[in-house]
Amino acid sequence: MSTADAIVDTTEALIQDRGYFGFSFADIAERVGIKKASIYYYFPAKAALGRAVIVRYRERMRAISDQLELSGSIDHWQALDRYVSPILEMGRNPSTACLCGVLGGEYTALPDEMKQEIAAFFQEHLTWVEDLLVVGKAAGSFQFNGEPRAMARLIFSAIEGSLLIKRTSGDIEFVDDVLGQIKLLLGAV
Amino acid sequence: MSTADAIVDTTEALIQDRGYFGFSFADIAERVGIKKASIYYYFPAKAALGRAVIVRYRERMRAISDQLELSGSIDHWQALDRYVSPILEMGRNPSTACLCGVLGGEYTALPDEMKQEIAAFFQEHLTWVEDLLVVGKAAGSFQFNGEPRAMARLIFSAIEGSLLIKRTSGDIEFVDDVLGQIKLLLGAV
DNA sequence: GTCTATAGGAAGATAGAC
DNA sequence: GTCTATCTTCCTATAGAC
Repeated sequence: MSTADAIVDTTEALIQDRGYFGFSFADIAERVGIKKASIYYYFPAKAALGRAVIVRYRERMRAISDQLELSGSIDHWQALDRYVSPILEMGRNPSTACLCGVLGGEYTALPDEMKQEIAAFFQEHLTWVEDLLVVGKAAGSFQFNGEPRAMARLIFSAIEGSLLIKRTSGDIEFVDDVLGQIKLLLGAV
Repeated sequence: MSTADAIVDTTEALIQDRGYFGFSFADIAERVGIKKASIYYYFPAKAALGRAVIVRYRERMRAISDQLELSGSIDHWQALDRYVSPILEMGRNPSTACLCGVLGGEYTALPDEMKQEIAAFFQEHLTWVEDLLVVGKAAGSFQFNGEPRAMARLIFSAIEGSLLIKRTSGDIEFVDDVLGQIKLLLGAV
């Protein structure tokens, strides 16, 4: 693995653990096995590194939902399952949260270039879930009261919230419970 | 208002804005109109101040749910409305999030004395919502599929998540939408 | 590409005057 | 109670050798 990748990997883990203001270049250097100054060869400033981490995270998550083409005849339940599979995986790791959920807490104080990426991440996912709900409801796969947009906001908020709260609960099934309940609520009028 | 109260008020606002690692004693001093050193007369360390802020927040929130005695004959919908009223209020302020939701992002790196209070806050609220769902469902006020515990986890996760995401969305009705959808899901089988 | 060295400032915290 | 002054450590970032 390239040094640049190692730096981004390590930074992503550090942000998920401690937030953007909770780690320093010294933490990265120690874990990667390089010196602080070497990081500046790849990233001109902490904010640029922070942005790069979010951009890569966004792309990785988008790759999953992009595979799930919502037009045509698809299994909406399977699409939902595949969409939430990385979330379930994060949920089962006791210390991992969603990168953007963590950064949402520090949002107001973050550099603008990071804010933009975070807002775009949330917007993208809210829209994707809403679109899935629209086609799934129209096809009769999902049944729920209320508007798809409000339901999407509820579902995605619950995902983000559960990934934060689960770290404090010590219950490995916390996120599973929330995702299971979401599915239950999509299956009954 | 006493100086101690002004310090705690200011710190609470700073944490909600930037997280625990995103502000310094210099920020507090500037806003309160005192010098950094004066803060140490009231709080021996940043961690102690951080803990004091959470303790007060916890008590303030508990005062609301404590009023809503769940035993006996009560209006469960009214109890829910009163419980979420401070959340709605935070939701309508574009920059305010839940104190503990913000701190959940930095959880792993926080001092132990703060971690304990945050975990207790979440536990307390999850239990309260679950208790409300249990009695409300038994009385026929609420209808929903699944276990009250899973439903409480979904609801409270959604509340915390929505208060973080709404700051990035620019939509003043984001939290309203989520709370409205929750109520809709409690009213239909 | 990675290093040593260091600038320049801000952090949390303490001592002691008033 | 609040201040000035200061300590020590850490921070982000840069310059320049190898």
